[in-house]
Amino acid sequence: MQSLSEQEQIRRQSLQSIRDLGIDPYPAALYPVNTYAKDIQSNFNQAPENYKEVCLAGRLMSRRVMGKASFAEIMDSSGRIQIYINRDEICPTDNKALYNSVFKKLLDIGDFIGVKGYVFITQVGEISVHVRELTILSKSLRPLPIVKKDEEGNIYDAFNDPEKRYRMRYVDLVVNEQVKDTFVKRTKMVNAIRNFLNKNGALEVDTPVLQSIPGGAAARPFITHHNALDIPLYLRIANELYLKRLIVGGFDWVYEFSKNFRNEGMDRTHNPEFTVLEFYVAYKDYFWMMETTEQLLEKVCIAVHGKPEVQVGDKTISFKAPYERISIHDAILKYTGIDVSNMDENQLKDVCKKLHIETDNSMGKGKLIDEIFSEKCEKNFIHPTFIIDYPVEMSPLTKKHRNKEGLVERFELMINGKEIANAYSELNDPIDQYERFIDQMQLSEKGDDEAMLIDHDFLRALEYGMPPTSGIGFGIDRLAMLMTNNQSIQEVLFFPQMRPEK
RNA sequence: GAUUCCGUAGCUCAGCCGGUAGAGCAAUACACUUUUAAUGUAUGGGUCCUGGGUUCGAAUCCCAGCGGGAUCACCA
Repeated sequence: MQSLSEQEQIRRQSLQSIRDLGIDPYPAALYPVNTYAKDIQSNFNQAPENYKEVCLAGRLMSRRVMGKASFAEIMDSSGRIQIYINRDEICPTDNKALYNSVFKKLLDIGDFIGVKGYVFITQVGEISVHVRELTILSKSLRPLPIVKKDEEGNIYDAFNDPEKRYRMRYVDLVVNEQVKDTFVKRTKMVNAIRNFLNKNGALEVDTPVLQSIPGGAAARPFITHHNALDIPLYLRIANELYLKRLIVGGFDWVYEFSKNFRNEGMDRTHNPEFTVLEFYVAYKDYFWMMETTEQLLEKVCIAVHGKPEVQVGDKTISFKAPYERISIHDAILKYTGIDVSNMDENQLKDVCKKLHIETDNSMGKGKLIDEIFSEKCEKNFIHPTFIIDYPVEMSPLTKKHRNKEGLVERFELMINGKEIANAYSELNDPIDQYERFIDQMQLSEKGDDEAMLIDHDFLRALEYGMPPTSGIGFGIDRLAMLMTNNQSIQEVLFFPQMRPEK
């Protein structure tokens, strides 16, 4: 055990002193909370008669002692409220230990306390709780970083070291109000999505995280080993192929919030584990999916922000449907002036050279077009825009375009220059699917280590017949970043991956 | 993985022309019955990320390592 700092030692001594006074610093009994700080703050003025006997609990966040009377602040899950404590009221007998020793000395900032009393307004006009009874609910043994704000809103002693904040998210949440807000918004967003899907008849399902063939996406998987079966297993990189099996099985609309795992780089938009919402709907195509996506996102934005707009950095992004649609070829034409629609691989490589985009031999036609798009176009799409009709080579699970040779029925939704969703008319022709897997194998042999593996069971499922289906995947973390105006994925994950502490 | 910046008290930071560590808040003690980040007075608190090197002497200069941020590469 590490040696304790002075402040930690003092808190441990205080803990013992509390016990010595016969007070349990970690009582077991239920504490009958009947109101919250925010409730009092927002409703006391309208209905003061409802706040004559309040009981609330939370952390002690500040303390201003003035002899026999003190003001302090208590913070619960809803916010903060000031409390007023008078020695002779909480210590009606001659024994003044609860005030003089416990409250003034043995309690520390961060301790959980419960108070019973009534609400009143101080001479300076602050709604406060006049305490009649004070109870220790849990002692805190480590000093909490105290973040303070002055009248102009200047922040002092911010707890803002990203490493400490992420490693000790519990502390971050206690002291940084806006962090809590981010995660509440994230949950509102997820709930809004779930409500939308459930209301429309979708069925939420669970599919395997441990897979023997990691399919449905192009990515490097985490590998693990199952002892009893003595086989390698992979943490899923996507759940797509399983959800499609369920469509084969006869469900019309299934969805899953899928925690996916990819053994790749980490940065401010990538965490090794991340959440994707995928859903698959029978008898639909990608046009239908675009309309559904617009409706969904407009509703989600309203659920989180009360309006279909969101402020992201210095931009206001509107989620109001409908969204613009542009083909990937037209997007490239628009931002580079080059028409790539009829080019072969060598011509595309020349284009890349001209645009100063690096290429290598493993890149096929689809990958080259994708590179040009990512380099030159992607960043320009700030408002939600559907990029449609991708080359067949980079979409091995997508149905061929109904009337455009060499393309597939696929769209990606770009917002604020980033891909937020990816959707297609799903490939349900098992023979075509088999050939696409074979193409992937050839890419793999060319050196593309992310090319997909053949999944024979999935092919078998398709052979039994899958109805025409449209599917989509949403990057939930990235959507959360947009909806909460955060630039880093670590800000929208409670516990982002970090190197272990030594 | 590459480049770059950073790592000093519980928190935020100063000190970095090398001379053995400082402020504010937090803590401790005393005083004070209505205060608003911030009452007054006093006090304590640091393997200056780790390990080497240069030097009479290193928080400071050099090298290596560890951890983190940012940018880039890969990817969602």
